[in-house]
Amino acid sequence: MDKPRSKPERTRAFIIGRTAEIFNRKGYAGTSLSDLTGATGLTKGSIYGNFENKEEVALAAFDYNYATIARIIKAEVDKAVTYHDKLKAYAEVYRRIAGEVNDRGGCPILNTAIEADDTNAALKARASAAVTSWHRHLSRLLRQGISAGEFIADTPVEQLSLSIIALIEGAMMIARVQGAPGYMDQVLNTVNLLIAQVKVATQ
Amino acid sequence: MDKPRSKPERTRAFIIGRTAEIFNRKGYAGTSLSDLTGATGLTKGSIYGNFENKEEVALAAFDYNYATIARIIKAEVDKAVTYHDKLKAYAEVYRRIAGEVNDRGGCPILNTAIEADDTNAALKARASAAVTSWHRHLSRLLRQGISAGEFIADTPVEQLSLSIIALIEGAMMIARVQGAPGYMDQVLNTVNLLIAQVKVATQ
DNA sequence: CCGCTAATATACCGGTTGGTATTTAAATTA
DNA sequence: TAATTTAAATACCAACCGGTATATTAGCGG
Repeated sequence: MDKPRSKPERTRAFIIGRTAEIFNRKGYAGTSLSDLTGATGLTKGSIYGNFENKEEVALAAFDYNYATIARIIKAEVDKAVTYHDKLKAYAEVYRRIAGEVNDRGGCPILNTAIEADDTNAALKARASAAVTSWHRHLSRLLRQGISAGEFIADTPVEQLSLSIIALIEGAMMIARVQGAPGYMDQVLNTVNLLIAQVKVATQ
Repeated sequence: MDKPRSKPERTRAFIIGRTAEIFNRKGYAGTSLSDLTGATGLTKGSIYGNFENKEEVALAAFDYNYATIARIIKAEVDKAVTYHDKLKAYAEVYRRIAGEVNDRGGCPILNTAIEADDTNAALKARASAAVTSWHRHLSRLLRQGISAGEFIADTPVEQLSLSIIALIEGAMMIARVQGAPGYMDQVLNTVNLLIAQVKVATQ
């Protein structure tokens, strides 16, 4: 849809597409300008003609990495009809994409939050905003589900949404550092369990 | 207990004590030799007289950071009598020390796992071993609790222990990047909830 | 197809990186 | 305390860091 743009916009997109995974793998401090020139085949001059500095490339790379995952999740959540299924879709989509995310260096939100929290305010703000958005999204889903009679009235909305995020991100770290993808599935089962527990009984 | 050792052992300990927090905050790639000389007041020559290279300092720093937390947890778990209380102590101790851990740059296991998983095999191995140890410890506690009749027989040992770790580490990330310590408490409540659910009913 | 503009490449900058001989100072032992 | 061992400081290294001014090339409108 948004493919053929102006020249500089296309090279910007090209640079981001080629370097986003590197930033996700090596982090901001661990990624050098020569990594960027190596991955793109472009020169430093060309990169600095399209970006103000290394930080701006890293910010654009995060946005790209985050948007990629967010798009997949949104598609899956939108497909589901009930609020209960939409909520469950969050866990199930991670079961499906965990492998690919892993191959690209892990979850960009987690990676960026951990590295940038003490070293780069702009990157930290991006990661923080991503968590906030995720948190709000889950909370809204729960509240709407309560109104619709799908979830019990005294569902601890904030606690549950935070716990789902923590479980997914924590599992990402564990599965990745252990090289055990199965650990991800086990933790996602707990997410499903927590959701099932606030579901209103039907028959 | 183990204070007055040989000279080189004392300087090694001094260097580690002064630089461990820096490595935890800035990461391996983000910490420079000049950070180390600055924090210790020593020169490069002196540091390289006690360590082979930067990586060896980082490994020692991780061991130090990890041991610090592990010691506190062990003390708290040992204090508890029943297996149920020992398991709960894991959550409660994080409620207590989350603030201090935060002030020192966050959980070293999480930080190291995230940064090193794609960049430094030796550091990754350290983080992986820490997770394995934690995982084994929780699993053993659960199995012993089942044998003792404290936990229900069909407790999903592996799933629950992995989920507890994921919840704690995930919460660490969320609370830190959001600057919201209260989020940690809410997620720890979910840990307690999960533990309560496998507890055998008493009256 | 020419001329202008905008994008890329070249070449260079000072500073810092991790690391190392070598010299000096401090402990330790006899 | 003298001799010897050991640790720390000095001075230095090439390589690389992020960044920039300038030259060159390519794209595009007239």
